[in-house]
Amino acid sequence: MHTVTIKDIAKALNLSTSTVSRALRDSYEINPETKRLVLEYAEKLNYRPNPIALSLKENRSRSIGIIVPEIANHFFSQAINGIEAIAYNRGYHVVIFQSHESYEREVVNIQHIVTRRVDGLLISLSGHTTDVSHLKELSQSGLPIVLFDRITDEIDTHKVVADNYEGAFKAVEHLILRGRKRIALIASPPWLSITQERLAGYKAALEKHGLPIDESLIRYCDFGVDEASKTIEQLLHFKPDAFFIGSDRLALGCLAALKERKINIPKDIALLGFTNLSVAGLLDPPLSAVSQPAFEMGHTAADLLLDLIEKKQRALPFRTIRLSTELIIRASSM
Amino acid sequence: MHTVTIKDIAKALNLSTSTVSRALRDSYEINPETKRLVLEYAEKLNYRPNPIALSLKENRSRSIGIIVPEIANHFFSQAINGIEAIAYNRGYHVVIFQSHESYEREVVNIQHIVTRRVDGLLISLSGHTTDVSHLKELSQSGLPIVLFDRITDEIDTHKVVADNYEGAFKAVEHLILRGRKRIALIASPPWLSITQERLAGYKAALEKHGLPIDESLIRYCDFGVDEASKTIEQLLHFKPDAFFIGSDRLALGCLAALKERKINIPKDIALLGFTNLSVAGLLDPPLSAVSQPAFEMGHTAADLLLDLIEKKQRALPFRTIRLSTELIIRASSM
DNA sequence: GATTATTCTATAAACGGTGTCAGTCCTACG
DNA sequence: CGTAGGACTGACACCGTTTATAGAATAATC
Repeated sequence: MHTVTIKDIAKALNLSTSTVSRALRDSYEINPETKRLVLEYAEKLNYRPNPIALSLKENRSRSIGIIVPEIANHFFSQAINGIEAIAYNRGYHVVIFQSHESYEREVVNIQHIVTRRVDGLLISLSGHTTDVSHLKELSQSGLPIVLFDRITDEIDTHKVVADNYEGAFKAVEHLILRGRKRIALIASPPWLSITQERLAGYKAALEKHGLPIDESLIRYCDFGVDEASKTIEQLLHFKPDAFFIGSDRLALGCLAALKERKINIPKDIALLGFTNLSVAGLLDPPLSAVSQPAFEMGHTAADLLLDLIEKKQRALPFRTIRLSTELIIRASSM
Repeated sequence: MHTVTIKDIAKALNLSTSTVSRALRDSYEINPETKRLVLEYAEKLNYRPNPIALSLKENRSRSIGIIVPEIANHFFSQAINGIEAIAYNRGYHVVIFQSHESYEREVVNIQHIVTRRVDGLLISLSGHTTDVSHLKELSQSGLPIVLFDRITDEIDTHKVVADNYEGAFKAVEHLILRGRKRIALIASPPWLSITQERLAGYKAALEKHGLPIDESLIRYCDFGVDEASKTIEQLLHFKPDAFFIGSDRLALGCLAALKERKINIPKDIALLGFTNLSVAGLLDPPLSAVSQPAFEMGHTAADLLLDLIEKKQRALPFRTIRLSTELIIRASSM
């Protein structure tokens, strides 16, 4: 597959490559007639500049990397849509990596990112990442990075998150107002930022309404298939009357586990998830949920990253942007 | 962010770049002692060859493009997982594009693909693609392409599909055996290969069991939000007792529309979808479905594409691989 | 001691573009 | 008529790497 180069055009028209190059970029120093010739011929041959040659010259790839735990997760696929919309608009390509919630794969992804020489990185940490030195190094070496969703304090850069505290607070308060007294929290691993923020919101709501904080009702749960079921088994001994599930993926596992045990939702136990599942309303029972502005988060994060890459702002202080969540009440928590 | 180049190493060790290059690739003509020096120093500086320079030299990018209608669709995200697994194993990166079911965006994606100079392309056609000349041109210009899922006859290359005929046949036969007599088909747009194959399976099952084919029970449906609802409204006039929904995305829309109208599933109307939704079993009612081996399809398609790129097989005839589907029976069709 | 292998390293071209610099004309002005 | 300046174009270096080829130094052979 021979592709047309600037040389082909130059040879055919008996010009030098630099003249052709300048003609194509409409430089003022080129004779209009020459320009016309070059442009016509380029059009005819369907010439496209080789981005790889450009990248080599300009030392940048015009592509950004994204690392997310899983694209088969509605929150992340929506966030990616938001990122893409901005990136393509601003002339960047997007290379997607999945950590599959594994620290090791995240590290491997980072290495790929480095060798691929992307111009910047958007990342939401994997569920098993406790050590972020791989990211820190990268950041210190000068690669623009924006963290979103699952962030860390240890890296000084722009961050975009949902207001997890507010989301959890609203959710738990809603459960309390519906008369629930023993509200269990099933959360993602404790070291994740989202876990800590949602836990804080949960506790604050209980406190505000004078309910005790019972540590035995708070569980952290890994992402395995039967993790949710095991956790619920344990929790049931403590007679909860509501579950607030502070993780996207666990919500379905809990729903399945409760149905398996023939527990009536919401009569015996109310259920409320932190999830962006589009089918939440079609489940049995329809699942109440805190929904995050995933698209907007991706959107915002990408914009910040590209500004960083293009140095639109010199040495501006790094910002952490917190976007509001929405509480959608359905039958499972009534 | 200065990155270490072969030049830096050469300068530091007082060698030429070619010696360094050869030492790094362990060439026989380099003094073992020199090699050791170079390798040690490269290791110390964490040298990584610049893939962009390599791409320019070798005229290939070691990346493949994927165009799918939507990543927020379980079938496609699973297929992408299958593709990635193979691609990364064989040293390729993956650049994902979404057509969002739009012909225009598909064409734009193709242009990006061309300028990006990927080494090959995996594509499942958008729901509005009737003209495939943009792909044909690309194929004829020599770019290796493998089609999967939504394919077309007009392009001569490898293809990977689910056995849509068999899937539809099994599904409709199941409905018939459960006593359904007026089975409606809600299908994706008629020009798509998957639509045609599923339609054929549907008709064959009816014929086998001596049921008439009633054209008024066959509807094609676009991907808009309220399309499913409108289609169902029309169909209800013809008193169907079952819906076979031959499209991933429409299944949920139909379920929602039926519930809205307080139609009892499966008592009044049975429901069976062609979908890979992981939550199908948690819906109300649990949704029977034909499930496709999405991961395996991606896997197979990627393998074929990389063989094509690496010319493992010269001028072998192109193959169309058809993978079996699985009928999962749940409450919605009992 | 001269010639020939052998072993190692350097020079240079190439991949496809961009940008700097140095011309070569031609025109116009003093 | 000399020259300054404008208009236009070409030669060349460079980005980071590989590789063909040339060259130098040493060792082995007659």
